[in-house]
Amino acid sequence: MQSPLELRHLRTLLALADTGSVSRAAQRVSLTQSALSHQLKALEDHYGTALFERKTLPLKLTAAGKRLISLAETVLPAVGAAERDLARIAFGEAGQLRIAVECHTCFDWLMPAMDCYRERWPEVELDIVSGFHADPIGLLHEDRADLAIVSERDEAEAVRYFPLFSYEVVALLAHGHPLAAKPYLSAEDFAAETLISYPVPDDMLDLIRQVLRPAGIQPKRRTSELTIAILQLVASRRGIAALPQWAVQPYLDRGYVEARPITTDRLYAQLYAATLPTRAGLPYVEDFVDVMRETSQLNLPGIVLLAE
Amino acid sequence: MQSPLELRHLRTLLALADTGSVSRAAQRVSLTQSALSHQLKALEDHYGTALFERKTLPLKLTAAGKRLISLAETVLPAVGAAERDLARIAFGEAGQLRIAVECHTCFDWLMPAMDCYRERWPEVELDIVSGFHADPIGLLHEDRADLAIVSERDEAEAVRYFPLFSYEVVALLAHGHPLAAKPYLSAEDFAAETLISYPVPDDMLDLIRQVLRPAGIQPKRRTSELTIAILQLVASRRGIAALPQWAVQPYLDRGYVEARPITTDRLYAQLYAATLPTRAGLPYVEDFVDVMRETSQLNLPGIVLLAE
DNA sequence: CACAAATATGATTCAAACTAATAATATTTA
DNA sequence: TAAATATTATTAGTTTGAATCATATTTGTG
Repeated sequence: MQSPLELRHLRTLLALADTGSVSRAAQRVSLTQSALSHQLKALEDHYGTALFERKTLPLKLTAAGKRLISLAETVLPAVGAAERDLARIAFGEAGQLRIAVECHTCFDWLMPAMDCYRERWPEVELDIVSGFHADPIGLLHEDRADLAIVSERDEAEAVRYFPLFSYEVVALLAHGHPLAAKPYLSAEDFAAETLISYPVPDDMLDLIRQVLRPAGIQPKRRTSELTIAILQLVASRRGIAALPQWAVQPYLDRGYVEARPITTDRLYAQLYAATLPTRAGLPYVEDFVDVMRETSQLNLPGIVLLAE
Repeated sequence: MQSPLELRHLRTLLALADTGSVSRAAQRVSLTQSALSHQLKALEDHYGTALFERKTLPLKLTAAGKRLISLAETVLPAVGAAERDLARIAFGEAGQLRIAVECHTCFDWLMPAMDCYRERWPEVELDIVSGFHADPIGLLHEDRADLAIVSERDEAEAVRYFPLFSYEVVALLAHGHPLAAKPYLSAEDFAAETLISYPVPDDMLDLIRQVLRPAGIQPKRRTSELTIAILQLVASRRGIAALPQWAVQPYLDRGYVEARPITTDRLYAQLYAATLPTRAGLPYVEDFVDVMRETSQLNLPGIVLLAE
């Protein structure tokens, strides 16, 4: 009842303002909804004033709440910067960070993340290992990469996985395509179609790995390097595709093609960052994971951050 | 052992840098030395680096420690400002603060405090109730003052006391004065002397209240309004005086007069701020108390902040 | 070298902060 | 309009970790 303001409260408030709800803010800061409800009530008691109106969704901050948010917005970045400096002081200068990527769409969010990261760690040498690799984890062991972005955890591998986020993969159809009449597509629906995808092995397509192979279905394949080219092929009825919903949302909004969920349960893909255990503890590596999560959350609509 | 940085840590570090020792920092933040030792060790473990060297006194901050201090110096004032804004929002705009003073030397530290306070609470009307009053607490009850600076707590009064600080009162003698041969002065030493003081009732002189009256001694009195004038009289052998050690330190340094402790136990005076209970909870009142304590601590050598 | 001052350590205590379960309230959907 | 779904508040119980006390160790000083 008499406890003073702490950084934890500011983090909570920022999450609250970002998410617009106590429950989602709780997820964001890895606490229960109840914990935040208590924490916020204690804060309001402490200052003798309400910080936000709960009746509305998204909730509205009061003047007092806004003032604390503005405090949080100046204080928390300053704290973050100081902590990175401390990490530099404690661990000595930072090394290199070579990133191996197996998915084409990853570039869409990886670039903004790298831009943000370069500002924080200017002395870290940031590279993308060129080309696409069937086995990115192998590159870690060969010391040709320091961090790999993968879509499956292989617990047999001696690497440390950092969860990134999850997103839905949707099927893309031309307007008036017969399958567009269905509310969702099942594995069988793909059997007679041409699947248009990036030029990668079967293993690396979530649709094939999670849906088609288990059902024993092997559709014809046609490939293209570029998302826009794939969409163009779909629109001109050369086949159907399956892509991240966040990657195609702008095209859907403009009515370029149509989207349908895949299976009744929908198809979700996950992304993880993998590093050798020896590098997993390095502050500049951990911070890159944080940056990837933050920038993606900010830029990609509809994604859900994965919990540890 | 994995606890993140909190404002409490920054407050501790700032106290540490200010005082130059763990024990004194502990006093400053009202905790035990042990608590701070634990707290600092936890911080150092968390960042994996030492924050200061303990071997030396005053202790020396490491680069990491300095970085955190600089963080604290930007963050804590911002937090303070935000909290005052919240208080304004919660309690509405602030009123007036009329201060009644009974001691002459109080002005020396009150003026800097008021200057500092005016910046923080520009909308509070700040006044000193003119003249000196035998009964400042009475002014509170008559609603002619909102806050009184007093040197004794009268528990019978229905007021709330805020402890300020304690300081030593020393006897002042001309060079070569016979009493200067003694290591300290006792009550009897004053019997044959002329006591030079401010023109206030006996009650309000700590020397008389605490030492001379209990011993039944009533020396001749001679008065002056100004500290420098009192010192001049002492130096020219018109009598002896008793003044706060912090008020005369500069004159002692220059060898203008000599100082001796009063009684074997030395003579200490305390100061308190008194308000009506109704006003004691107002943020702008409580903050004035904080400012008085802070600025005094900063400006007056040798004082000790009183604990609640 | 011994002593005082300052800091570190370990055991214990206790309150703050969290979780879980559930109730109350609002919002959306049928 | 009712049922289903989300969201927040409340109550009670548990955990955790920060502070204290007591004591040991270290460091500076006469």
